[in-house]
Amino acid sequence: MKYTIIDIATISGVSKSTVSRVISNKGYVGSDAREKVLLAIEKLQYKPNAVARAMVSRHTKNIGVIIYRQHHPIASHPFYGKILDAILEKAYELGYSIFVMTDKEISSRSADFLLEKRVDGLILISRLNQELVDYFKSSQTPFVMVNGTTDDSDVIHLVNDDERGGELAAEHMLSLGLTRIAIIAGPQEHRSHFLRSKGFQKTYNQNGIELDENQIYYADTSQFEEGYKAFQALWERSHDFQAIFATNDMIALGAIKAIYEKGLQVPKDIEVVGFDDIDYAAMSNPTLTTIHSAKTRMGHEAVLMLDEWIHGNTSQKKMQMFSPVLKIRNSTKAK
Amino acid sequence: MKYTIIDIATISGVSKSTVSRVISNKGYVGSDAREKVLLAIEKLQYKPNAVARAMVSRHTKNIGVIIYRQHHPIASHPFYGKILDAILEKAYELGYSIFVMTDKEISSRSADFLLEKRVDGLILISRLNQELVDYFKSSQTPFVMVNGTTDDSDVIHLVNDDERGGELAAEHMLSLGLTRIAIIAGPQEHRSHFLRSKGFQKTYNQNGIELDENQIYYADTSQFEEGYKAFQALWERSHDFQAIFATNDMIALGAIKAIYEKGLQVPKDIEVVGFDDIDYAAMSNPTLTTIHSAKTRMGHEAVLMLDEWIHGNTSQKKMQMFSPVLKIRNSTKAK
DNA sequence: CTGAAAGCGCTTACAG
DNA sequence: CTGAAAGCGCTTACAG
Repeated sequence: MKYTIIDIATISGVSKSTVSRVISNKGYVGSDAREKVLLAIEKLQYKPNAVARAMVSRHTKNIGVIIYRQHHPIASHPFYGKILDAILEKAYELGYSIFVMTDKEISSRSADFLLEKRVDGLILISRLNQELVDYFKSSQTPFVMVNGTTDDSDVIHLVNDDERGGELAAEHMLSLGLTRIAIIAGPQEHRSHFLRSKGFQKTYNQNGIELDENQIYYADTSQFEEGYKAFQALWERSHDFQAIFATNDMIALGAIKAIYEKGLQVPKDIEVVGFDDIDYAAMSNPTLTTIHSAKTRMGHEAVLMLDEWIHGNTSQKKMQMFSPVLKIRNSTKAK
Repeated sequence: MKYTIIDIATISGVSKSTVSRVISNKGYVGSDAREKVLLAIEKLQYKPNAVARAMVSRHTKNIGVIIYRQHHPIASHPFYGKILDAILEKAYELGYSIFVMTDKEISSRSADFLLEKRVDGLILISRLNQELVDYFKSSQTPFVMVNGTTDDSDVIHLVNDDERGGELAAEHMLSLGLTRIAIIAGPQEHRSHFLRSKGFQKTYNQNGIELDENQIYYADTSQFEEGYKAFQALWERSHDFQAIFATNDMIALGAIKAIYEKGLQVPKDIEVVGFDDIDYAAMSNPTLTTIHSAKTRMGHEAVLMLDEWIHGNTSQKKMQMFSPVLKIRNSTKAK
């Protein structure tokens, strides 16, 4: 089944140049010549060799996606996996194939792999250090970052407006009359967690409510188990809070588990607000009030912007920010 | 930064043949020649062009993964995404890059894409029709199927021992004295759902308990919402059951949500057992008793077996079955 | 509209 | 141990 353009040329009685023109659909081809070629292709079940085509055309129609995360899950991660799904979808539409790799934020191994494969562009998800960013810049390969952390204004960067999201959460909780609250803040070196917590606190402060450090638990990771531990620690410190804001849903869900284990109920005894609106947030018991972050849109836009760059348009705006939306569910009381 | 082997040859004062030998690490190279070449590579930050290498060596070191699913989520799916994570991990170890695509079970579009890219092998996840299987067989490209449905004994096929899993679930429920039960069975055209339900019923029958059709709800999809609807339907039919077995966790979780909405509790009023042991099964409230399916091991093995085939070993056993394990959590009562 | 020639960046025998 | 030559399967100008 691995025929070449020459087999097709022989069978259809034309030159390989003509065969090439029909499969790549550029240049003039007479309609009878085209027909004979098409027939031969059909007959041999010929599939053009994309490797050879890439070799000479200098584009592979492949895009690399690297997710920089230390721990599993990665592709199946409820936040990053969602972005990946959207990337896959949009790439398919535009005719790109996607390489998926995961790596540590400081390693260039995946990057080298993909650069050697001569991908047309790269989508970098989550946090990577500036050294790596510079490495990509020097690689001459178009790339965009999604939900990363960089101040580099040369870099195309798609993020959620996390600070605004924190404000939304605070405004909602304030509207519910929740004045005594606690925060479970994920890793502060992550832009998202930092800004979410910042926006939240700022809004409370502006409403005349100061939060002291005792009410804030700084989590080491952004995972379920950490939220679970966080509530226990918070509860040891003080029983004096009516509600919790967690900087992501996984943490919030972990906290809810710990709350129930103490014999308390959500939202009756303690109300909880998360962040991200992962799928589970709508399935948990109770369902979780949260801030929706634009995972699907970020994924789609990332591919679109990268595609623009690949086609030579470098004048796009560098920072693309997506607006969060409050989703009220059952972990907060109805007014 | 896009230099070629010739640039390296020029700088280091050797022929390109020698450069080739050092980057591909085969053939003899004198140690001083090697050193000069390595120096030049370092200096120019040269990255060998994998496309050109693939062109002549006839292997790309790329593997394609196609997940055959109609609906989102796909990469982020709690079951298939987990398998994908394992594939990514093992592939990285062995030096393969992974193309990820999703497609409908009857479409060959992704297949063609990947075949044209001349992947060294293919991993096909979930269900695809026999016509497509035949298509892959005729493609001459090594491939393995994971958690699919095929009776084709030529095809390397990795599956969970779902029937045994159904038995395990039944044995556990029987040991708890649960005799009046209901089943929520996912789409029966899926091998997994069919066998899980079959193994479960068989075990009950062997213990002298017949289940009538009224106690079984056949779900249209394997998703959360469907489990939710299923419980409502079951509850309309009869209130006479103490426990529910669902053929996957998502369905089980949906049912639990519906149970709570009726003002009932799990496991106090109704006990629930799921299947798969997705991450969320350990996070839900209550945590879910379930049957663990070997997602990670299947993913790892799939790559390993494919790698064997790629290297010419075609004598592997075709059917690889993984043993399920009962995970007791809080959606069933302790004895 | 179509064909012959050159070349993409490598590897692979083949000499030496 | 090393170099020159041929070739992988295409596309891209260039003639005609």
